[in-house]
Amino acid sequence: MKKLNPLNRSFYARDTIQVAQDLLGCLVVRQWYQHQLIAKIVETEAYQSDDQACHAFRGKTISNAALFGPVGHAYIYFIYGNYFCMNAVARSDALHAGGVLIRALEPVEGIDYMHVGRPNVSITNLTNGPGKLTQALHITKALYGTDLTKEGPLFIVERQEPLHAKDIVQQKRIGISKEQDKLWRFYIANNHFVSKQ
DNA sequence: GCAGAGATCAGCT
DNA sequence: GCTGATCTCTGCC
Repeated sequence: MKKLNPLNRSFYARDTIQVAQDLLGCLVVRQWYQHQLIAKIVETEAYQSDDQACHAFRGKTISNAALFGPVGHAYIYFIYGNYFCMNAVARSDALHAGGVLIRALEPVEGIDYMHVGRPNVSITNLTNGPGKLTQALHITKALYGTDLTKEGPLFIVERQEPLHAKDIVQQKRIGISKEQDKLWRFYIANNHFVSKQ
């Protein structure tokens, strides 16, 4: 495997929707108790501050402060009483807040340690949903605000192989009741680990 | 294989 | 009190 170079800050300082597409195929690296858990991003969604479905739409609060903070950091939130979801903060200068939700991953390395977080499931059910992948990678609020551009407990590295535009599918976002018409969900075509087709 | 409901809590109204 | 960027289990086909 090539060297794992973290994506730099300028990658995230661009239009949120563009970053959501460019994150497809990149690798999430989680350092967990001396182990390295690696998974490829296969599905994302874009959220930005002028969008009613975005947590930051109603303004800055304690819990969503990371969305307004420096780009390239992790915004992690707790939902439905049980689950965490992970975003990468990304936006151009024109926006006050924005982030890319990581919706699904393809397990690459350290799969045995992912099963520790999610026992008794098949590999295709390990990381094919936003709440599932945080369990498999042991992502909790303790990682809120983590800098994703530096090697540490959680970071994202560049693509190891090229991804062509024709392999990116654009669709409506999932699980929201507002702004349902926006086509801000992206996933890799024909990938087995996407949450839903 | 698919649809429906329950779990469970932080934050806002 | 209700809603939510979800998942799992149960019951039925």
